[in-house]
Amino acid sequence: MKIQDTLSDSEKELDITKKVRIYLCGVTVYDVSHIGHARTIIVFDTLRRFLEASGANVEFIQNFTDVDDKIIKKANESGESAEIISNKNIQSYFEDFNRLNVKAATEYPKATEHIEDMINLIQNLVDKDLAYVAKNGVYFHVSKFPNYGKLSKKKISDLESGARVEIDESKDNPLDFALWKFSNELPNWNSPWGNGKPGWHIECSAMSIKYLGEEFEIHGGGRDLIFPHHENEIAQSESFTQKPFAKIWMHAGMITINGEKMSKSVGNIKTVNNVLENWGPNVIRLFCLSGHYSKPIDYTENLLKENLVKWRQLETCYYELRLASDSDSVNSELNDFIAQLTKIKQNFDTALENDFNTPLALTEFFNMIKIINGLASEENITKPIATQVMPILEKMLEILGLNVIKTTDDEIESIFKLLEKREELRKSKQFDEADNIRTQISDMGIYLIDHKNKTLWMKKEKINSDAN
RNA sequence: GGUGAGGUGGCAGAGUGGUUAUGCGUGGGCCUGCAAAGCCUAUCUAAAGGGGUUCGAUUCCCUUCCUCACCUCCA
Repeated sequence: MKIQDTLSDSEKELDITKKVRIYLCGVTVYDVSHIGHARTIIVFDTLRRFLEASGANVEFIQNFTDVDDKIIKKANESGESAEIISNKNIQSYFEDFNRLNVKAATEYPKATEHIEDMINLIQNLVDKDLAYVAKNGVYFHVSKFPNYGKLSKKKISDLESGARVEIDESKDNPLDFALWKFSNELPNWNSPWGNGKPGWHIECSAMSIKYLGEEFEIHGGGRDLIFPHHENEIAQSESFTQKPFAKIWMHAGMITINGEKMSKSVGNIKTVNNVLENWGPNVIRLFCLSGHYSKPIDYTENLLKENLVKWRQLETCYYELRLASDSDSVNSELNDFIAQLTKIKQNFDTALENDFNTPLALTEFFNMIKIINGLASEENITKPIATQVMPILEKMLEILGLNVIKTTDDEIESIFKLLEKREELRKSKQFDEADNIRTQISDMGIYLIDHKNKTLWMKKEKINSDAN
């Protein structure tokens, strides 16, 4: 497949017959995750699912930054240790993202568990005279790295003239960034240069190299990490290995609210937990994939609602196939129909292979749903059709990470009894009684669709924001 | 100020040098005991403004305007 690479500003071919190693910059665990984090993580989770469905062997590493000034500040305010705060947020991370049906990464390395690796890396840079020890810490010599700024397309001279660079007299150059910061405050670690803690960027260099090797296929994260985080990672890593670092730099766009980036500091965040409560995991996944990954998505109730409607259509489709009539009669147009759906699946794959165009892929996907539901409304979904179509649909659901609510055998049994009773009542035109049963069934989370000759039942996901 | 990405119909959102995706919404109809879902049909006749290249531009080039992001922690 082809993926747009931020570094070369061009589409790069990804060979899926070889191992695909992905490093995703995860979250800093100073607080719970918001929907902006979820967008990036869902994009990469879906990419990973697509690659695996295409036969690739994927190794997926996602870090937790658990040493950070905001965590320390919280620790000082609350009296709890930084470690406890980090662990709490890591726990809620897993609660949130398990609910979002995000597959587990191969490893979730934590910064605090890789201090030695970072120190080794820094030592190497100091030995090469690419880093130096100053009053407040160990810094990287930006001027000694050729093409510093190549990822973010920034020039050192432009950065220097920018008024926003913090001036620290002890540094050789204001742009030099910290590899190690001296500190006696907890948490801190011993190092050859003095007690302290690592700079932010060094963890990702150390951990990506440790788990994936000196060169790997994809390094991902949000667009806001391009500078300085990923820029600095490149400088450190390539200075250390003397090799090109990641082959493809892939960046996800921001979630905005009223066109403004969602972030804790602006104070316009929607937490994952909160949005899950209102909309559930499937609608959120569809929402996050409804725009191209590289572009921003504006968070609005309307857009969520739109995806809720689509989700309901999908649930209907799934149950129509599952409860296909037992008739073995083979529709003469069966082959044409299957060919049509197979073509759609191909278009779906092609869209994803072309820089992971999820909005286009979803268009194809819902095109398929529409066709199946159309056939279903005419009661033309027979077992032979369902048997062939269901695997295609399930494969797409797996790639998209969507989960239709399933029913238990017990539920099915009691539903059948109630349905039979309702059918009798309807036939004898005792509609009030029949409607009572429908209500009773809907209390079980089961919804009915009366076709001409049969009643479709389906278990719908309970979604609080659903008006019904 | 610098750098980058954009500005597509009521909204969302792709592709494309010429046959003007798709979805949502909205109107009407069909189906239904009712409902829901679905179907049919219609609707909006879209490309920020101005130049240019071209037989022809939403798509290429220039320019103006606007928006967002990054330049500080950030997914």
